[in-house]
Parts: sequence; C-alpha cells; structure tokens
Amino acid sequence: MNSEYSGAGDPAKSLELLWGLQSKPTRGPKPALTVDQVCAAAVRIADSENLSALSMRRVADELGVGAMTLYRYVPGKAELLDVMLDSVYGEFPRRPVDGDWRAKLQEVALENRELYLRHPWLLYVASSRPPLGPGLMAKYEYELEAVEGIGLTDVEMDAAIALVNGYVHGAVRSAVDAKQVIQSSGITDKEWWLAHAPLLEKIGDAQKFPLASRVGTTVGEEFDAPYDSDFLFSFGLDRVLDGIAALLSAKQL
Amino acid sequence: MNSEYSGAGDPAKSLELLWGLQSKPTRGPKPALTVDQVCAAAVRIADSENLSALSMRRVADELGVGAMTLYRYVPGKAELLDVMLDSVYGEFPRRPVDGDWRAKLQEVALENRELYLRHPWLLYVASSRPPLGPGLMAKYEYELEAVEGIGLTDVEMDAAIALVNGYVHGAVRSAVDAKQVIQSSGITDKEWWLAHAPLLEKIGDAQKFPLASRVGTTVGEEFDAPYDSDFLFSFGLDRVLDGIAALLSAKQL
DNA sequence: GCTTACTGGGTACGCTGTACGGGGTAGTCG
DNA sequence: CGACTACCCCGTACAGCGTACCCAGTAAGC
Repeated sequence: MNSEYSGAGDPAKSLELLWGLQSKPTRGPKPALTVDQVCAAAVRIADSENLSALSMRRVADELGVGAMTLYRYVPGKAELLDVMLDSVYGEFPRRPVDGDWRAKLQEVALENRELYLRHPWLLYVASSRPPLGPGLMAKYEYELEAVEGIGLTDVEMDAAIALVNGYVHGAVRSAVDAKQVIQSSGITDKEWWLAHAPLLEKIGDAQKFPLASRVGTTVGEEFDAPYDSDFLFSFGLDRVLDGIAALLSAKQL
Repeated sequence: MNSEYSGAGDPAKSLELLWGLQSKPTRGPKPALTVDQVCAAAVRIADSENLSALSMRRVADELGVGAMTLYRYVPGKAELLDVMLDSVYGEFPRRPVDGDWRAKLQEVALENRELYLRHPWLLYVASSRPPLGPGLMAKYEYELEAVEGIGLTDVEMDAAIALVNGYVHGAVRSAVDAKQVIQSSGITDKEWWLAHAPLLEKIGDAQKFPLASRVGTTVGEEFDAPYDSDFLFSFGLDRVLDGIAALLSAKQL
C-alpha cells in the first residue's frame, strides 16, 4: 500500500480545477467526459480497491477511454489527487450540534472518523498543505465554528482543530492498518503475538525489555476484546479534549 | 514525495533479518556485503535525498554492485524498509530523565521529534504495526518507563504513549511538509496566501466562509513570525500532556 | 579434484506517469 | 460553402520501478 503526497502538482492549476475556473472551449467536439466524472471514477477505484491500485490507466479503463484521454481533463495525477481530496471533503456531513464547544468538537472528530472510514485512502494521502478547494473550505469553516467564541485566539483555534484532526487521523490510521493486516494475513493481533512469543522469548525479550513485553502482551490480548476500537478512540479523544479544556480554564484565571 | 508502507513484506522474514537469525552459509564465496551495509546505504540515500529517490537500483549504485545483488541480502524492498526503520529506532537517544512522568513524557516527545527531523522520511513510512526489532523494542521500553507506576493500566500506558507519539508525528510532519513546500516552491506561506487572496475573494470566500478566511489569514500571517514551529509544537504537546494529567487526577478521586 | 552450495549480476517482464504527435471533428470566418 | 483551426481522442514511446529467472564464477567439504 503506497501513499502519495497531495499538493505535489501545480497549486494554481489545482485551484483552477477545484473552483471550475477553466475557460470553456467554444470550438471543436464536445468533451465526452467531465472533470467530475474522472474524479468520481478515481474515487470509486480508491474506495473499492486502494490507493496503489489507482493508476491513470486504471481510471481510464473504468471510464472506457484511453489513458491519455484523462490528460485532456486533468494536468496530471497529482492534480487529480487534489481534486479527489476536495471532492470527498465536500461530503463532510457538517451536522449542526446543540451544546458547548466540547460536544461540537467531539462531533467534528466523529465526522472526520466517518470520512476516513468511508475513504480509507484519505489516510495515506492527506497532506499538511491541502488544496484550498470549496470542499475543504466548507469543512474548515464548520470545524472552526466549534471553537469560535470560547476565548481562543485565531492561532489557538487553528491549533486546536489541527490537534483534534491529527489525533483522529492517527487513531483511525492505526485501526485501519490493523484491520488490513488482519485481513491480508488472516491472523489476528493476538494470534500473531502468540505465534512469535517463543521467538521473542528465545532472544531474551522479557529480560531485556520487561515493560515492553508485559504491556505488549496485555495490549495484544485485549485487542480483540468486546470493547475494541470504539473504546480506544473515545479514550484518546477524551484526553485531547481534556487538554483543550485545561487550556480554557487556565486562560480564564 | 511518495511514501511507502512498512510491514508490507513478510513479517517472519523481517523478524529474521532484524534479529540476525539467518542461518549462516558454510560453503561458497564470502558475501561482499552485509545487511547492515545495505541498510546503512539505504538510510543514507533516504536521509540526503528523500523516500521517492530510494530505489533498489539507487542503493545498489551507492554500494557499487548490481541491482539484483541486493536480493542476496534482503528479500525485497518492503523488508529493507523494515530493517531501515528498526535501525534508526535503534539510535533513539533514550536519555535518562529526573522528574515526574510529565518531564519524562516531554523528553520522549522531544526525542521523537529529533528523530523525525534527522530522518524526515520516517514521517512517510511509519506504520501502526512496525516490525518488532531490537531498535523498536528498546525505544518502546524507554517510552513505557515514562508512564510506569503512575496509576495507569497497561492498556492506558500504551494508549498514552501512542497519543504522544501520534501528536509528535502529526506536528512534525506538518512542519516538515511546510518547510519542503517553501523550499521547493520558493514562496512562503504568507506570500502564497497573499498571492491567492484575490482569487479566493473573487469566489466569495469571505462571505461564504467568514471564519475560515479570518483565521486562515491570521495563521498565514503569523506563520513566519519569530516564535514559529517550536512554540506551536510545545503548545500542542502541553495540551496532550494536560489531557493525560486530567485523566490521572480523575483516577485518583 | 570433484561436487555442491553459494555469490554476483545480466536480462527481461509487467507496471508506472506522461511527452509527443497524428487523425478525426465541429464551430467560425472569408 | 469551403477552409481554417481549435479541440477532441488516443497510440506509441520512454524512462523508471520492483523483481523473477537464469547463468557464470567461486570456494568449502568430501
């Protein structure tokens, strides 16, 4: 499973694509496709297979055209990824929430999690300087609303949602990775741990790394317990939100 | 800049490599290279160039051998990445710290940050199920020591350091990405924002997304202020540690 | 000295993104 | 209406990737 880096293309060209600023041609045959169709096909492939299965030829096959035809609509693969990103950001739920900042931020985290689970390839493409398309702008606006007017500076507001989003990204990625490893290898964490325990013991694992082997064993055993990923996700998220709460009360003194 | 996925190879073969469990050959010519040499050359390339410059042929050139020779030492590129990961984990400082859990966890975060800054490609390869080599085990052991005996369960201990490490990963990746974009494009965040402001205004940015444009502008302007990355890093880290502190005091009630 | 396990590495296959250029099509202008 | 030309689709080609396969050369064991 590879992952690519968004923002690798020409940012100006990506922006033109994202906001539909291309000057429309007047002469010549009508285009058989649209950028949206190309993007939708690419998202379909990335969703149902994975990011490394996403190639220009594969997208072209999906649309029943030649590979080079895609370059009539998109400058290159990097810009296509930018468009894909913004298009799925556009389906961010943005459900209205009654409650304080904490309830709203929690909802933001859950919606981000939903998005990642629906489009797992996002986990491997999300960049720190994403293209400023309409989808991302709307998502960012919604997220900022959760922390507006609670006493944070603009920079702190941005840092707060970056903190939450960063946590969600890491947590969901761990969970998705683990699930994929289990699916592809056919063995669970517990089984894997048990299978390799003798090898690690032979090396002197428990003597040299007592804490690591104790905690590792416990975590491995608990991993397929009834409360699994949901519990762990909420646990970490609560810590992050507690941290923001601590900042707020410190500022009020 | 691409990134690859560690753990994609055969875990058993990676483990053998990591712990040096290969049965040594008795007959035939002496190998001209060692796994360590191959790994060191690969790390050198990834450090000085980047992860997408790391190819088997490139590593072979660095060592003055043919490309296929590497497959005498390493089953494939995926396993080579595993070995590279564990080898740089092995240089994790693990400085002893006097103080409470918070001072120790802060030190863990700073050392992780150093490691990422010294080997930026780590940011694009780190996986959730890394190979359990000696380097990672020692690092994990050291990190667990920071939160041992402060009243957390084993699962909570693991979750706590995963939380800190996840934060560091995200924060450093953002900083490194930003720096690379500035270097490669030659324009700073502020200049980029100013250059695209008229375009975004034409679209109706400020009307549709008032918060996003206000906060975005502020963040863009502050970004190359004197206190930049160090301040922001500590800010987020303090929030994470506050969150763990809140958990600890809640458990003591 | 023969056998045999092992090493180095050349060649080749299928994959990638995409530069280039050719042939067909449709709207515009003399 | 014919010519022009901008635009469409896309076949070919190239450089690069990971690596399967295979063969020649080497050195240890019998």
